[in-house]
Amino acid sequence: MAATKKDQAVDEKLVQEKEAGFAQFIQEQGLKTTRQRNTIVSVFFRLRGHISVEELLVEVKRVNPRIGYATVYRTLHLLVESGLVEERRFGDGLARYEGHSDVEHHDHMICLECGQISEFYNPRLEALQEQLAKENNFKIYRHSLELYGICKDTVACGIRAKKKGAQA
Amino acid sequence: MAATKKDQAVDEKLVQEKEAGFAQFIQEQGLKTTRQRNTIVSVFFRLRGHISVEELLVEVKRVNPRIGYATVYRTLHLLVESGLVEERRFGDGLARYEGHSDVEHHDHMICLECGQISEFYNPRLEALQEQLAKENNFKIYRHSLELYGICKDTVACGIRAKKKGAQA
DNA sequence: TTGAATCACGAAAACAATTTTCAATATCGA
DNA sequence: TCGATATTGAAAATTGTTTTCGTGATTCAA
Repeated sequence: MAATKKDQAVDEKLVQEKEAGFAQFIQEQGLKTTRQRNTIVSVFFRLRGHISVEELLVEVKRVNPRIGYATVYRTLHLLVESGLVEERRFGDGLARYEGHSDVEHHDHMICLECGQISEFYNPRLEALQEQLAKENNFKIYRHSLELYGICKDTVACGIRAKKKGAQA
Repeated sequence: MAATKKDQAVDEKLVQEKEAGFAQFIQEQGLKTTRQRNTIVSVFFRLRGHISVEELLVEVKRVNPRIGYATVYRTLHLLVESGLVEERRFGDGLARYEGHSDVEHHDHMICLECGQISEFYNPRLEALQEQLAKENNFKIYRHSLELYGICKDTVACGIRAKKKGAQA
């Protein structure tokens, strides 16, 4: 199999754009630039995928072990407010944060066996939702669609590696 | 506008079917029939909509104030295990339980202004999801689709009644 | 029906994820 | 640089939910 997206490094240029975006947000809001926020944001945008607070904290502590989780939580909220990051919940009780997306909006497939979360996008699906909303005079602000099941990789592995990071 | 589903009483016959289903489940599992379980189940199936634990507890206490929330939680878990009830989460941090559905499966529209949760079903939407899963060699066990936005009733009211039961 | 074995109850404690408090520290504009 | 104010980190508080534990009910066999 070819290298998956997960294997690739995050585009440095994109990271710096995001960092600049956050700096701008901080300034616009009259907030202060701090070493901790810079560290957290910098580490976050260099990670791929759907990051939990715990995962982020571990990586952040490798750079600066004195940063506590309160600050990580607080900074993630700022990132969400800034619009640079999206918060998601996939039913395992913890929030996950997503800072990069190749497509503007996308939905998720969550493997119940291996915990893998992959993204997909389909314009027909989007259009259909819009149409249904319109029929009900409902104005969509956002939507979330998750498919829970078994991914191809797990099937290929014959359900080895049981429960490693799988969800309830 | 015609009376909405919410205004209607729950069909007594249907309630009794559900109660019987629960009784059967309890027996099959070798569990015990108790006054508290009967009360909780009976109250639950006579309610409409997407009930939170808190809401159910309030109603249950009107029948028997000595029933505690631990028992309500435990009984709801049994109801879910029995397959008679589905647990849902709409991102406001609390579980909601659904005991009646006119259609086997359905999705939800959640009004961010008034908190109203309505249901819809569209076969094309279902088919499209299946197709996308197939393209990705993904086997769907279940899925959830929620549209968050503003419902027609709220628009009609001109965004009065702000935040009453609305979500974050 | 009675009794033992077992299950279920309710209150309170425990939990996990997240938020808030508070005293000490860092930032930024004048 | 100074001072007003925002931010930090550790710990405590909160929230939704689960578990514990001693007491009380239910069941089924005798």
